[in-house]
Amino acid sequence: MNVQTKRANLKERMVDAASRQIAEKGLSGFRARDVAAEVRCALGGIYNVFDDLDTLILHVNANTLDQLQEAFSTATSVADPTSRLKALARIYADFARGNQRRWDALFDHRLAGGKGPPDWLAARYALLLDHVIKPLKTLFPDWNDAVLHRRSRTMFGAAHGLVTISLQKRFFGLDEVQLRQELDMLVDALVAEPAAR
Amino acid sequence: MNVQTKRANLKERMVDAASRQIAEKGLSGFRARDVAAEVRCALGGIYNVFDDLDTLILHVNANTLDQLQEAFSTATSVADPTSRLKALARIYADFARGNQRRWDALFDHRLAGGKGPPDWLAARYALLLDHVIKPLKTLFPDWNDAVLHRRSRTMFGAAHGLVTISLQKRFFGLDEVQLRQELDMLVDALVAEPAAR
DNA sequence: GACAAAAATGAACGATGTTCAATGTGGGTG
DNA sequence: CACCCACATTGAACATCGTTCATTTTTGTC
Repeated sequence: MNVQTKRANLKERMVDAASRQIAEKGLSGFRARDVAAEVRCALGGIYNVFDDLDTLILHVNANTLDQLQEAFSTATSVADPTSRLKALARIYADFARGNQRRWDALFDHRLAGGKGPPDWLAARYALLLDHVIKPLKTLFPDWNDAVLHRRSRTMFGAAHGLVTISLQKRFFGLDEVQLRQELDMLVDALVAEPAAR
Repeated sequence: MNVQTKRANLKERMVDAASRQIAEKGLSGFRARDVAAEVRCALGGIYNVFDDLDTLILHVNANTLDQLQEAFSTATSVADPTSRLKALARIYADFARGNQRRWDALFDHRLAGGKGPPDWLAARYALLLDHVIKPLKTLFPDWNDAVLHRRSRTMFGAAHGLVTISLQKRFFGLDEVQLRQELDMLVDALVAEPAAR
């Protein structure tokens, strides 16, 4: 095994270990020393692969987003656009519930200096929107790209907010059954309101 | 000045200092030593007043929620229910933008062990919902409390999600003008969809 | 002024992310 | 095969946190 492969292997093992530990203990319980112990390298070894722990977490989030993206892809089998949008919302809620700590990490993790995620990760977030845009385009063929761009973010944001307040017990929310009903209602409402200036 | 007053005074000064520092540097840049320095007490003095830093942050968030609650109250002058809901959404977005770091702290702060906020703070979050419930009840007088309860959380959550993805540059969002337009659209859509099973 | 109770102090502790001089290693070369 | 050097790996050390607690200072009362 050459040195590039070993290096890549170590990187991959670190991301996997970090992902598992975030899933287990959450972002706040995530420790550099635990990752080093799990992949059996020295503490400093992490910094030969990643600039800092934040960068490692960014890679964990990239993996999580890839899985979410894959889950979204299963909705393409639903032909009716409105049903497709409801399916996406359901998938989103289920994924969040089934991978709660890693899903939390997607939105809890902040970079120092208030900077957003690097482009290679932001692109993965944006990729999720394509799944919303496609059925929207079918429903409203006369909408231009700017309107689709805007409305897809609105729909995603609204559903995201519903899921957020429901899953994080932080203040108030809805139980699982109500959440699904309200997500369906939300899609119906937004699809029935074609006003786009 | 008796000792109770002095103690209360110190507590208040600590919360104010913490609030100012969170507004300035965000939750992640918040340091116990900075608070102690600003109120001119020893580091350990904080722990004579609060169990830990988390408790101090909870009090900061309570203050922020009180201010948000007060801002919501100004919307009661709007008579038309739909316009009132739009005003509330606007106020929410403006407050979040105008007090971004303190608003972030409302939703970023997590207690150890995945516990939600204590009752005295959760009640303040719930108080915000009353402002949504009131115009909803005017619009749909036949809805019972359970439906109002559910739908108000849906509306709040949807608007909250829109504001969240737009203000936190984290992945994608809308600019200020589009955010307002989409919030109005969201209210119209949800008010026009009276289906409540 | 003396004394007990309460409050305030800040040095010390353990935990954490990060650094870097020291050590180990693998593959090319004579 | 022995040598060697570039590079990977190590883990002790460091700075910075939140938190604790023995000690000191202040306060209230007689």
